[in-house]
Amino acid sequence: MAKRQDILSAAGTLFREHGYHATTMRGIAKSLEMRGSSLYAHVDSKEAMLFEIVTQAADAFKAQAESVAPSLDAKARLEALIRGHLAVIARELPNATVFFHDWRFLSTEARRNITERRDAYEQYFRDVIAQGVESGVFYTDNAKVATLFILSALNGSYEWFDPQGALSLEEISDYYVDYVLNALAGGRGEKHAN
Amino acid sequence: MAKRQDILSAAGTLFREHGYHATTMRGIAKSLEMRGSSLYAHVDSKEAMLFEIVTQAADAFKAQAESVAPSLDAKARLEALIRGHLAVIARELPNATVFFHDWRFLSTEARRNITERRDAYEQYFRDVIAQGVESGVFYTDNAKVATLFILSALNGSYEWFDPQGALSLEEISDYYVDYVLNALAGGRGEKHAN
DNA sequence: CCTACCGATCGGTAGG
DNA sequence: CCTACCGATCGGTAGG
Repeated sequence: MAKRQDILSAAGTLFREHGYHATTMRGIAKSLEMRGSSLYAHVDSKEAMLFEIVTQAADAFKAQAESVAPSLDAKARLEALIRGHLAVIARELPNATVFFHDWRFLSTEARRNITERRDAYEQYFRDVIAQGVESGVFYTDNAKVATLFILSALNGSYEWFDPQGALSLEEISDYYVDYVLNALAGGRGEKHAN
Repeated sequence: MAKRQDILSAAGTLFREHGYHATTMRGIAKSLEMRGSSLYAHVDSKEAMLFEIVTQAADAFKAQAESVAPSLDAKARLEALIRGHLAVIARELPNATVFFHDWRFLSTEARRNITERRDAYEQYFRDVIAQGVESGVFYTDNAKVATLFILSALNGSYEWFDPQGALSLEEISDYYVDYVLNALAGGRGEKHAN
């Protein structure tokens, strides 16, 4: 239904701007020239909207990770994951922002659902890092920490990425792929404490 | 005054857990076995508390950056900035979390004050990266993007750092210093698109 | 999709 | 630091 997506889209935009709790049902309705009570013909509750928005973002991240060919070598796979991840953030800026920022305001069950999906997504990164370590192109003894480092670096982009900005998505992706692949290339190796 | 800091500390903990808007003055008071109205003998308003908490975090980041000797070479300076930054996050976990998460709920003037301080802090990183590029130990043609990449990666740690966790602050710092210095070491250089 | 409305709760003040 | 209280606003429902 068009209207339903319109409402979720308006909610996503406002959740992104003001946060979930500072956004009111009346505010969402007003941005669509409706009354607050009319929203309830399309959505069950404010929290149901949050869950749906966060789920849409999780779906997008999952779809991009699944689209990366497993037959590629570790570097190419990681590069594709990085580009895909940044592309999802850029394309779904409101939903992705809400996904990162407000997932913790979900009720217990919904929150567990989302954290499970996030963990499954992180596993794609851990796997490709482990693959690269095994094939000798990456150097790290802790794929989990490396994944947190990488995903944190990528996720930060939702705070400052600007579609109208000086740097295009592709330019940013070029830089980030470079930094991440270098980070794991571990030129000197002996640097790390043991 | 002890009581005043107690209130700000309790507020910081609750802001961190539930976010600024979902935290109530009565909730803060309750965690101190007081009534909501009693808080106003010590603080002016809820937003004044947010500003003070965010300012305390900004002060801590600034102090650590200033404590790094400018006479060091670029790698040593960047390493010190990374370790100091992670140490502040670990030591001021509630305040730092609120700093990252809820600064945008400040009023216009207060928000500008904080973004200015954040920009000044980022300048420390841009400067040391530029220094390293000039002295030939770092390879990047965009110190600003590199800074955003690095600070995003470091800042993400507030989401998962656990003082009781398997990895100590020092172990995490070792990994992160390694990743960041490698990222900028740019082993192959030709990787980057032009 | 609207008007009318509800109970709950919010940040904050008065006055001691 | 408390009791008592205020106007405003919230998410949501009734009933059309």
